[in-house]
Amino acid sequence: MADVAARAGVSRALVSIIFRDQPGASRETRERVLRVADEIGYRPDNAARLLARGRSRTLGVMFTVHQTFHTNLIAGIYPEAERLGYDVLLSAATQSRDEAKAVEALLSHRCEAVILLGPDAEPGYLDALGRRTVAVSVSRRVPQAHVDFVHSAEGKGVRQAMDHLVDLGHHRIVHIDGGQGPGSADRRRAYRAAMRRHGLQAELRVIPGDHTEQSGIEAGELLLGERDSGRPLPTAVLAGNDRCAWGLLMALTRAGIDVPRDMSVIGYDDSHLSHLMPIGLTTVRQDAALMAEHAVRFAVERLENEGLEPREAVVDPKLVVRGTSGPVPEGSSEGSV
Amino acid sequence: MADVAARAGVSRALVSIIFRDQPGASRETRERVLRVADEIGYRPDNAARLLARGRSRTLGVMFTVHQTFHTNLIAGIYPEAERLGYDVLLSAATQSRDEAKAVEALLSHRCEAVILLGPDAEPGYLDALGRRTVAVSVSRRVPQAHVDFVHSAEGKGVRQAMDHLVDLGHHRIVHIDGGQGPGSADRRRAYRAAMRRHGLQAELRVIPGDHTEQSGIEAGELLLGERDSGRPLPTAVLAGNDRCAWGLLMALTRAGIDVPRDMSVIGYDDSHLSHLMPIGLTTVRQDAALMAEHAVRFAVERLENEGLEPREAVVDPKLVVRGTSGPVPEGSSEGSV
DNA sequence: ACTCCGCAATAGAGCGCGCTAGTAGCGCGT
DNA sequence: ACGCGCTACTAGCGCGCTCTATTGCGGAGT
Repeated sequence: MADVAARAGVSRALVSIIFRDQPGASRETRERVLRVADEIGYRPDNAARLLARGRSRTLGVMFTVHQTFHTNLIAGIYPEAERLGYDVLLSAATQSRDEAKAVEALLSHRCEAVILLGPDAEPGYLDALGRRTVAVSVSRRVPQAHVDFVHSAEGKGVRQAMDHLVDLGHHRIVHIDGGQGPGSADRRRAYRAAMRRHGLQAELRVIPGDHTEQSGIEAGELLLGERDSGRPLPTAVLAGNDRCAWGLLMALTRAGIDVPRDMSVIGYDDSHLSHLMPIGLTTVRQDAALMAEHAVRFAVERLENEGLEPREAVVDPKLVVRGTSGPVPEGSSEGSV
Repeated sequence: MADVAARAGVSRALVSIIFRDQPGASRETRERVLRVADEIGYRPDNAARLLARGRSRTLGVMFTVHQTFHTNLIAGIYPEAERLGYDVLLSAATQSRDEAKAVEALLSHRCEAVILLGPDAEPGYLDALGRRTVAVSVSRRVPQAHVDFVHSAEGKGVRQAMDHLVDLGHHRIVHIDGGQGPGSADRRRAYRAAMRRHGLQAELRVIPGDHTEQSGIEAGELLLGERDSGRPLPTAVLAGNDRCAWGLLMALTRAGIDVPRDMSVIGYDDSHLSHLMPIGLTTVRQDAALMAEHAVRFAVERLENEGLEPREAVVDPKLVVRGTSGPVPEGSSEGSV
């Protein structure tokens, strides 16, 4: 910076002003300085900037590799952060690198706030983190922790999916749940409520699972095994998320079960794979862009208004009907054991 | 830091020494200072650290959202970087955020080197970047650019896959290529060479595609359409990568083509989805962990030895035979048009 | 008693910036 | 002539840390 100043025949302060796009420099000087800077390849040093400014205007995002929905969120976080004048740094949790480590990396790089995508850490940790810094949890509700919370209205999404299935004549509707996964508890609850509301409590069944393809495959194999020993297949399955639905579809396809003729399957997330399937996956779309937007805003607003308490945003999901849901198979609506 | 020093009754310099784990402080003082720091919640500020040290010991990683193989690489980068004492910062390229922007973000946060996962930017840009800083390209070869290069031996992988297919009796083997995608040119070339080597140049056929599920679906539909107008289906397809293979499988499944009975399909990458399929995907495994390790080492070694020139590492891939490849369908080995 | 040595601890410069307080110069009205 | 407000620019401190050089000090060697 000193070099640029010298070369352009101005003071360092003026160069600083120009690079911050602040008023206080004439048009010509501005152009000259920028030209000189370009010539000698000068680019302002963020670290020094942050240090001097006292604020970093940087948001940290913790995500989990392999969770496809997270990538949708990340894609949505960037533009909103940029709009508000914030930088974004990413840190991944992997098998060998737990969430706490990923978060520490962000914090030590001066992120003023952290956005946690589907955090899996224990409530105590999240609460402590939320008191040490501004934190936002996306998808996972942790009522007792001092963090903002953004999620989609799981209940509404599940209800739409269930209404859709019942409209199509389905009664024997099974839910593969997401175990400890974000949102799973709400989805499970909403499934139960919907079954009861439709007078189907007798058919209510939750198969434990998680948010992976593997769990869909296992649930599928479980159901197929039961069929072989006489128990009828459900006519419809509400999966814990899209990945799980994928796995289930794989298992069914392999066994020659035609979806949606023999069975309907509904996912959750509308990850980018859903519409690529030959018969697109009927799923509940979580508006990732909108969720990302809320998360960024919450973080920024709390950074810029000291006293603000953590808030909660609920984004309405929307059932996207594609090819994996259809009318109930003939003759199987009334428990054709 | 000054607070800690005051409370512990020592100078700031000593606190600094202690937090850097350097010799020059007695055992007792060390413990006392650490205790005090813990009490008032002090944690060293990385930005200031980097600034003062002149070196950040931070590697930047640019990746593309939705490219599943990248997540495997990321998972491998972390441990190796940690082992060598480096921090890692991630920056994603998305639809609305091009690679240059992602890289700028890393650089302005003082990353000393950038690791580019499957970069898609033009050679001129990469070369300029490689001269401005230490850069490593993973998967994409850009001979004219001043960057390290890590890739798997595409030729060997393709050759193994082709030999496998030919061993199974296949002649009519089609390749869906990866367009401009990383490694595609090499894979295409190796496919052509293998066909010739096996005396199958008459059957040689490359269908243009890219590294997405969509391109697999489209290629599948193309082949199915041709079948309907009399042209026989290939007995085997070598896809550009796993995502493409997925798409193809979807299209085939939908049309009632049984894999591997009617057609064999081989992917490339061994992304984490491949083994989850009902009949696992036969694919060429790129050793992501090893590639990540090389990338990190290259970057670090060039950072720590000024004069070093960019190098190239070739990691041997390995054919993983799963369920999507099988013997050639009866009666179709000799071009049964 | 003297130096020499090694260890614990410190003083203070400086990393590359941002920012506050200020100055110089100019046209304006009175 | 004076002060006033405005633009264009500058001096210099300080952000939180690292690092080199230096000091104080107790014990071993002569």
